[in-house]
Amino acid sequence: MNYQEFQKTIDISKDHLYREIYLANRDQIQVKKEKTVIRNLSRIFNAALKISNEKGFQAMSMRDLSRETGLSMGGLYAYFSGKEDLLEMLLRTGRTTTQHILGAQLKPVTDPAARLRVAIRAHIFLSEVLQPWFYFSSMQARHLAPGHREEAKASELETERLFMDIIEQGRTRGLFAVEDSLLTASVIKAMVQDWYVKRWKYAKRKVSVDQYASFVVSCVEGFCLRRERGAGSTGTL
Amino acid sequence: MNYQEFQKTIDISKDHLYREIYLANRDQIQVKKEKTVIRNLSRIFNAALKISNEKGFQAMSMRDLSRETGLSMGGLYAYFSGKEDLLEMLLRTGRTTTQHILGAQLKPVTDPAARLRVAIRAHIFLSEVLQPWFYFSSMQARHLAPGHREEAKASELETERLFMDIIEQGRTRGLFAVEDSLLTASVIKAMVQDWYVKRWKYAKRKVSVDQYASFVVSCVEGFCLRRERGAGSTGTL
DNA sequence: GTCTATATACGGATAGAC
DNA sequence: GTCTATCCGTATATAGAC
Repeated sequence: MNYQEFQKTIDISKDHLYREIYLANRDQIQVKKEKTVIRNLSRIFNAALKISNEKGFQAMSMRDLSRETGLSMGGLYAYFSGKEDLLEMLLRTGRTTTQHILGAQLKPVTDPAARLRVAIRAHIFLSEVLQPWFYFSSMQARHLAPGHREEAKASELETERLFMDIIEQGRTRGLFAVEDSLLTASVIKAMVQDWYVKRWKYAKRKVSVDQYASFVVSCVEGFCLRRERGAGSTGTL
Repeated sequence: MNYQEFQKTIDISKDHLYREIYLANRDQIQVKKEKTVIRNLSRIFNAALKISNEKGFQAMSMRDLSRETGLSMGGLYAYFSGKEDLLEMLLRTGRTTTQHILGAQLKPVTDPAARLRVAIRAHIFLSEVLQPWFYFSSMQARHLAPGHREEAKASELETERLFMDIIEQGRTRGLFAVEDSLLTASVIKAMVQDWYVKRWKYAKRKVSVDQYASFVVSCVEGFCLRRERGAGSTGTL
């Protein structure tokens, strides 16, 4: 599966995404007309991600957000109860969307080697579709109030757990030769994360998302494969 | 070389570090007595790193810094001309110290395989010694004013360049089998970076810096080694 | 060399008009 | 549903005492 195919298999059009956000938050939003809410939520989130990813969420003032969205300060507060609340909505949306889509991608795949490949590619492709969200989450999750921080850490560990379980499964079946499946999962996560955290770098070098995903898969092949299987092969993975 | 040995080879005692900072900045510091400057710079940097790494540099107020250092607000301004200036000093110190020490570690090593191993280990070990600095830099470099941001990006690319040059050298001599040396350098950098960015994770799992460094080296072995050299070996690297 | 006190601006948030 | 006007706390930075 390449990036284009991935995009087709998921319904992650902007409209759909913001409708989901609307449904998840409509009880705490004062405005009631669906169309209005979706339009303005879309403006607010796009603006918030844009400004925060440039100078940090803390440094983004409500006045900045007002200017960028075209809504007044007062108007903004009809959609969230405060800056803290906006932050939480942004993080929560990213988390749930990710879980939802990755789960769906992995569900039909059972073979460990294929599962690992799909998990890596789907993760990278999804981070490409939702790049501002992924970048935002990885940058802001560290500076949260203790309660929310634990949630963020838990989410990070869950992703790793997903990789680790697949590796363990492959090891049990004698497909992978891995010393430490948790550390292996960690470095896979690190490589995946580099794509959306350092995107300016890859853009500058004109590395496409397909190239990057294939490269990561081949790296993982290199150190997950049973070496005994012989030399120079394309391998099991 | 393990971590303990690394620590012995470099003179990175706190006193030494803060004396270097003093020498690099003494012309723009109003206070003139060396002993006083070093003592207070040490307090200021330690406090600034501690607070910023918890809640972000932007969110750290001068009042926070005053409380944590024991110096008054007014007193602080004898050491830097403003918050922006303090940020620049922090980033610059981290950069120059890193360049200085990594350069020294690599200088005597000529064999590509050994150089790559040393570059990886030294980088990880150094990031352990200077953990708050490395973490701070990677978190704050993104939210800089355009001018400083370019410096930060250049520094990132330089590190990668260092890895890439070694890999190229090894490839030329037929020691490494690498498809794309720049992408390979990128993922090595990503793995190295994970150590100091996600340190809470590794601390929780009781993974030592020696374990992590060895693991990364073995990963790199896995996908840099010429596969034709045979199976299950410890390899050239 | 360091402190206290203060100038001045900007932050988030809300009340009430339309 | 959205805007304008405004409250009030807190921010950075400095002036001048000690």
